[in-house]
Amino acid sequence: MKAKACDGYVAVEGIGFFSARHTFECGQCFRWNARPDGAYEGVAYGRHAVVWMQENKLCISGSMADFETIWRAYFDLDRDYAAITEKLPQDAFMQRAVAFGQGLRILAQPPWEALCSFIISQCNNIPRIRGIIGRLCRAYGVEIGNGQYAFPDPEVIAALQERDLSCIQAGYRTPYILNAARRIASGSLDLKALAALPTEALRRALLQLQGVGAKVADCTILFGFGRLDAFPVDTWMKKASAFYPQGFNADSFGPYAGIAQQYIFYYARSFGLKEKVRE
DNA sequence: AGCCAGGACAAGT
DNA sequence: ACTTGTCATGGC
Repeated sequence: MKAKACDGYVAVEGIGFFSARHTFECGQCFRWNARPDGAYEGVAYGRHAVVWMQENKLCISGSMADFETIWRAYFDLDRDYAAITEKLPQDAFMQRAVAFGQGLRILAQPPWEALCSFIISQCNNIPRIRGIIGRLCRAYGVEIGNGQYAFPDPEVIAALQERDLSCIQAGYRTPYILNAARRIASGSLDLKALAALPTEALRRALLQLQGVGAKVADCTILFGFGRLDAFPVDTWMKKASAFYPQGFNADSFGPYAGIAQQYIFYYARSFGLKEKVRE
């Protein structure tokens, strides 16, 4: 991995394959959008960025300081995804899924943003999830310029009432969001301390929250705490498991089951699995 | 128009 | 230990 400061952006090479499209559109995040010119634009950790590929290099707008403190970890650039995908089970379904989503990486999202986003995600579709989160950020996130908004801190949400959140149209999930924010703001749930726990203890702690079950907890663990062995199972994963005679679970995919899961989820959702996938 | 969506939860078998 | 109804809303 080699990063070079250019005029207003940082160019990165030597990270193996990287696909901005698959990374941003595989369903793990909800705040990045494709622009007409093919670049992606979004916000993370309170920073806005534009991301594009140029001569096989990953280009990220902003300073080298921002790259080092935020984007390098956010894009998981120090991990060898080519080596990891080679070690995943090589069954036919997995091979197709990896070929389809080649270059996707698991983003290191902030724990609170991941928790809140996946509370919203329950029994919901991705376009609408993006809409709700967008309205949440516009209404209560700090404006960081260019019409961009940071993800609101839990302390800000905690001070609100349910009616203050009616504008985001989150439906029955609103009290879950409020409750989680209040527990974090009050200190009764300490995300920094949770990050130091082993995965099982972390999972148990998250499951205490209202509106957080196994699926939301596992998404939070995977996308918000960087535990790449976490294995969220949603409706699409259940559909995909029908392609495995004995089904599958986290143990089927080893220490990077979360990455395997994301390939499978993305592939399954993209094709709907209504028809047999062609070679 | 109607089914479904990156579910959780309580209540009923 | 499984199945079912309910929750709020809109994408397709």
